[in-house]
Amino acid sequence: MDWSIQDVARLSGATSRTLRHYGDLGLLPPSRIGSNGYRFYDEVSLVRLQRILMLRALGLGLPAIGDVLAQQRGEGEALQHHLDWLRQEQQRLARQIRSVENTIDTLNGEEQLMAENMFDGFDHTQYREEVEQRWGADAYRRSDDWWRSMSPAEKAAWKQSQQALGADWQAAAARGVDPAGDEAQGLAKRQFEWLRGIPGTHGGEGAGPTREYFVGLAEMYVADERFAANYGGVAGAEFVRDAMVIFAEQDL
Amino acid sequence: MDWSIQDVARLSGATSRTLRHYGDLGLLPPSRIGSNGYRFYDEVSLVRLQRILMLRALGLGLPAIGDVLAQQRGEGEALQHHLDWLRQEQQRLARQIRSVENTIDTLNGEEQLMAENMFDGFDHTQYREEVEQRWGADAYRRSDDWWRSMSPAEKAAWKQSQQALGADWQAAAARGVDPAGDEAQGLAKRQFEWLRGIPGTHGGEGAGPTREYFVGLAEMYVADERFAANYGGVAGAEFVRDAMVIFAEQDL
DNA sequence: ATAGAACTTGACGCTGCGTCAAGGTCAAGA
DNA sequence: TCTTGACCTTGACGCAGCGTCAAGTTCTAT
Repeated sequence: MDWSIQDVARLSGATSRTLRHYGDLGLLPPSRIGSNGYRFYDEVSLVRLQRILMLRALGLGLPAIGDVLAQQRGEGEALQHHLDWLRQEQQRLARQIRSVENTIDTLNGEEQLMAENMFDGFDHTQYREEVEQRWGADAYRRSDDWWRSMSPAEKAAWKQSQQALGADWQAAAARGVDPAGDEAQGLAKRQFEWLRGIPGTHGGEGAGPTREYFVGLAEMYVADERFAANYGGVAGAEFVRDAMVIFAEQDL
Repeated sequence: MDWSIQDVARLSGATSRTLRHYGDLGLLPPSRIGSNGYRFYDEVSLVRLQRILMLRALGLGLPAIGDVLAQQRGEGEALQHHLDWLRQEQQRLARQIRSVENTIDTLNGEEQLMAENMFDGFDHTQYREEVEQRWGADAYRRSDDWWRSMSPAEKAAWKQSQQALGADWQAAAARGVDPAGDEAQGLAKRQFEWLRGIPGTHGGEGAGPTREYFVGLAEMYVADERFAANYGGVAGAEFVRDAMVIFAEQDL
């Protein structure tokens, strides 16, 4: 009892081309091949095809389906793995949607994004050239994309956490604490974690900034008075830099 | 003042291969080509590249980006269109995630999906063969996927709406109303709308069932006592069928 | 016998480049 | 001058999953 390729196509809803494709991949070999080269399928093939189509409908790739059918991987395991990937995709889409929405809003003039603060509480476009020169346009663009993808509330929260950190730095500097001491090193660690949240800081996928980047940034805080002002002037920035450099040497 | 392809690559974060690709597509032609064939880019090219990369980061396709840059389509319009598509994708992903989750749950035996009711409140797997014979396995599988993708709450709501409709049919049949009258035709319309919600009912993307399918289903209600029971026996099912056939002839 | 339906094996197309392959160009050093 | 090495070129395959011709063979019905 077997069926031709068209019969199977009609029964299953797949096209004959798809069936031949699966045959080529070894996913669904015909149960029999006539002397004329025609493909024929039996009940076992049909059941197998049902599973293939179901797994495909769930979004699994053909190689993954092959693994499952070959018992090389448990179905539950494969689906769980697939589910993780689906969730990541959804998050990515959600971020992109927010990013596009914000860009549209900006185009509509509803929000003057360029007047917002980002790097250390300044208009981050002020630093566009510096950032590009030092770390490449790619780094700048990644940060920019990241910033655009946030909601106003998220932006506000971010700025606040940044300002709190700056205030703590200033207070510590004013009390003259030891840059190598626990308190200053704790602040340096906070600074590191804060930077970790920004993409494009040369550490690749949440790894946080590299040692080089971190030290370079510390020097920039001193060299540039606009940054320095955020830490209570040059003296404060020097304190911040010293603590950051020590932290980088010890922990990065 | 121009830059070599590698210079631009470093500045922009794109690879030289990508730049050549954009050149081939006409998205970003070099501002100058040396006698040796080398590509060179000027400031204008760089600005253009920035826009390309930004739009790409937002997920636009290269042809769409080309349209925007060529002023053939407004940026806001293109982004809005893109946003719609992104949202659809997200919904699709959400459905697929639910579907995979439910399948995993089923595999884990936490839910005996096969014991659930679907078609007209019956275990829909009871009807698998009928459905496949009449409308093909594809139709069955699409309905099945759809049903699997729903949460328990959604399933409950669906079943309730279905049962309410069945009860109204029974009541109307019991009162002996005219199958061609407004009341029965209103019920037939509800039946149509209800079916529209189920994929795989031969209408293609929310178009609702075809006339043929609708009439065939009406006959099935009478022919099969399991369906008939849902409308108060054969007599009730005949009333339903008559009303549905009239509706199909007049409105489909 | 002959038309028409069904079947076969190729092979290109689509998206956005990554990744060799094979070879020319150019500035700097021995 | 010759060589090395960095940088440049065009060309073409690869990936995912088939859709879609194209050209030829076979089956089925008249």
